[in-house]
Amino acid sequence: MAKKPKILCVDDEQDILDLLTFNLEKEGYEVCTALNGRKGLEVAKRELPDLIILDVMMPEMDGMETCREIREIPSLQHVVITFLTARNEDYSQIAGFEAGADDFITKPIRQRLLVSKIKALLRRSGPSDAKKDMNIGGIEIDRDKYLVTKDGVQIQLPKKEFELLVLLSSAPGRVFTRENILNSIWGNDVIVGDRTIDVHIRKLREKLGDENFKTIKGVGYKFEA
Amino acid sequence: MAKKPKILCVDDEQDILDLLTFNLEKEGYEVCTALNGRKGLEVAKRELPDLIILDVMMPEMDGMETCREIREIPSLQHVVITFLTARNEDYSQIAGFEAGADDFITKPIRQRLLVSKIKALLRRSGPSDAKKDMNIGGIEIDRDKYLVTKDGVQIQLPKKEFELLVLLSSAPGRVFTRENILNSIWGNDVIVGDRTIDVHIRKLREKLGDENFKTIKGVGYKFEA
DNA sequence: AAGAAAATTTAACTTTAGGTTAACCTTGGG
DNA sequence: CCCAAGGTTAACCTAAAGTTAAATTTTCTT
Repeated sequence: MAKKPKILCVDDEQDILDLLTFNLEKEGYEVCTALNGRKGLEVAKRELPDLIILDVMMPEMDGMETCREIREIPSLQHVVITFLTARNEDYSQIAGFEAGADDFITKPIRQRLLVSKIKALLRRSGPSDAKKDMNIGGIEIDRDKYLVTKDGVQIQLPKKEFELLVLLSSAPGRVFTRENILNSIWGNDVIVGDRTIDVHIRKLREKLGDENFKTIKGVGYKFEA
Repeated sequence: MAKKPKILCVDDEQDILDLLTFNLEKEGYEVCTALNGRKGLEVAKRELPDLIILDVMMPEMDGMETCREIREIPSLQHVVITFLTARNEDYSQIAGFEAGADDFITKPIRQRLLVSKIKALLRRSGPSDAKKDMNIGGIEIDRDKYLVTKDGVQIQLPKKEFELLVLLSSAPGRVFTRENILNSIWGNDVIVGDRTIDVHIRKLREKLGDENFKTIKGVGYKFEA
């Protein structure tokens, strides 16, 4: 079974967060929350969610602003973002799309609609980039075939190694912290020893060439050609 | 003579279904119907039609949603789908194409136009992939005759095994998850034990050669030469 | 409609790949 | 020259897949 999609909800009203969390978890999504834009940004960076629900009206840093900032962050460039707005403020939608939103959900929240919208958005975005094959410096990654080709030679990687490779190569050059990696591949809750990642990195280096996987001591790892 | 193309019509109004059925059968198509999206999905999985006509407006699960779900199913990835819409709702066409539609038919239905559109659509797509026989690494699959030939020797496979083979061979090299396989062959709702798939895979390996069916542990199976 | 045959699913058990850990080793920045 | 972060290795453990055979369901036959 595919990994649970992770959804980040950002709203200043705890009630709304509870409502969203309840409905989304019921559908089998992993949910995290934040009470304002700034915190939302932090959590987003750490958790790398698949979708973000942002309330437009928030103190301190509103949804629009948060959205713009999220779009600035390379690893979050392609996250699906939907705004939460009051039904009548549809004027804001124009600005919203400009800020980088993908969709809008109107309050009051109709639960069924919420869930089906989220499903549709994840489906639309998920498969679209899943199909795209990576090809960086002689290393070709075919996610459909679960296959890596290095200099024309096919290599069959075990699941975790493959997932790790896919993650790192999703943003070549970008450093992923251990926390990032753990959250993305294992999930928030699972706890594995610190050396586990190292071992997988080692295997990747062994199979795909040392030079492509760089260690940034005290920070994390990155993949590059 | 080539096999009759099969068309699935999904609409919540029996009148419309009757009209479609009458016109299409008159043209020599095999027609099946369903009264809502969910049932449509079921029938589609079972019948593997060549073309699906979906009403956009339906209770429970609308056309868009149904369409998206159909596109999720590997064995239906390339089915031609056309929507039925009221003439004026052309805004929905954008969403429709996004959901994976190939064409639109507007209500009220002009019978002549309907038939010629269907013909055109089937001509365009039908002959190309619908009944083309697979032939991968000495294994030939004739979906019409329900027959498999390995190295010139004909092998009679039982239904489930054949379906599994057809599914896996529909995209050689691509990994199908257990979920994929269950959804395509058994259906979302049916629950069968975990070992069932293994047993069928085993039979296929036994009959067609171990080397062609690869296990990706924790992910799924793939077929390759 | 009963019985046989075939196909499918389940259940119980074994095997194994691959994931994790633990213990120890290296290294580079302060 | 420390020592904490990371590297390496191999042993261990486990979830997932393989294997059988028996139970069940479906389909055919008479």
